[in-house]
Amino acid sequence: MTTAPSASPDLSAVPDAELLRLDHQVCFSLHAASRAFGGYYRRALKDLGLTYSQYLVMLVLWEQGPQSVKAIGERLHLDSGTLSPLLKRLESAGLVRRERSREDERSVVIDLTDEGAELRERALSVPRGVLAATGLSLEEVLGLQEILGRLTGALGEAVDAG
Amino acid sequence: MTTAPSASPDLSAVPDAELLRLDHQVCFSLHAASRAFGGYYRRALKDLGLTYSQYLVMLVLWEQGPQSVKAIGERLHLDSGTLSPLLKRLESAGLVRRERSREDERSVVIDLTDEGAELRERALSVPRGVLAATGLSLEEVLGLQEILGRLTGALGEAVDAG
DNA sequence: CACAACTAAGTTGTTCACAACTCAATGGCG
DNA sequence: CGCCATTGAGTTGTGAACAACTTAGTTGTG
Repeated sequence: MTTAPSASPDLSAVPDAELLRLDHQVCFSLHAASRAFGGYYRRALKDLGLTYSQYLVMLVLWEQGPQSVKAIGERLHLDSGTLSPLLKRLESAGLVRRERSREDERSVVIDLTDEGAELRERALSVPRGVLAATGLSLEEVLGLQEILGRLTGALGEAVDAG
Repeated sequence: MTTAPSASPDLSAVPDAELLRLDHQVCFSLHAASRAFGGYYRRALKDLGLTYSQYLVMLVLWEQGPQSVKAIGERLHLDSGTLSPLLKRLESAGLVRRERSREDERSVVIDLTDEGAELRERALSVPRGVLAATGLSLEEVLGLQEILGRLTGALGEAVDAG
């Protein structure tokens, strides 16, 4: 399907125009996969009343318990500009509490309400459906994760260095 | 790092709670990788005056020439709700023209302006930097693309069937 | 031909991502 | 102690993604 043979990893030998086409495909694959994932979750999480991003935050809270906005942000690579309004929405939905920390008045600790904690039971059935829907084997999923992790790390470093 | 051994693809043997944790990791990997990609491009495309999504649309136009909003949408899996305002911004930037089709007055044909076509020359240098920044070999990139393609296809079908 | 079903693009409203910023609390350092 | 750089959260503004909807044009069928 792609024009390039799989033999040489020598990028410098590949002409610009070819790379532009390949770039298109890679960008697009990742972008599309990410959105397809989001689309699946949107449906699966609909009756839990959660968006995909809210689900990610809830996963962090279910696994790690009460923690600051900053800690959640580090875990998910999100900043306060994204998290603050999202957490407010989770608070309005009655799933989390937001409280100023006593030790450090700058930081806000996010904690699950009873309702938020109970929601985990209903969320337990979601991942099995998703993993089945991907059509990937467990090995492929783990392999994908490993590559994506390296990709994210390398790109992050490149941006920091740039 | 993950608890599961790589031997068995038998998902039904894995407990729910374990899957929830794995799900967290997979969701997160994909989400994070997609955003890391976006972050890199944001910088790389800054002096071209393009966003990541606008770049994807321009790639389609550079490769395939004038085409309808619908055709671009099919190529990028985007609907008119996303594309209409984006294309208006590209039009204001002087990169594309929007014209009602003569044959079918419902459809709008997007065409590059001279300025839009010339921008391709400046974009040619971008992908090499990105591919280098990923730290992946050409083989890994192609492999990743293949898996992501299958993933997107399978998830799309699951949503349609759902 | 007439009317219903469909299709393409655009609009509206919600949520998310992120840069750039404000504001208050903290921590150093002279 | 007093001042200032830093830090954590929040706000503002822009762009993107998408559901649900509108509007206008097209097609099929009786």
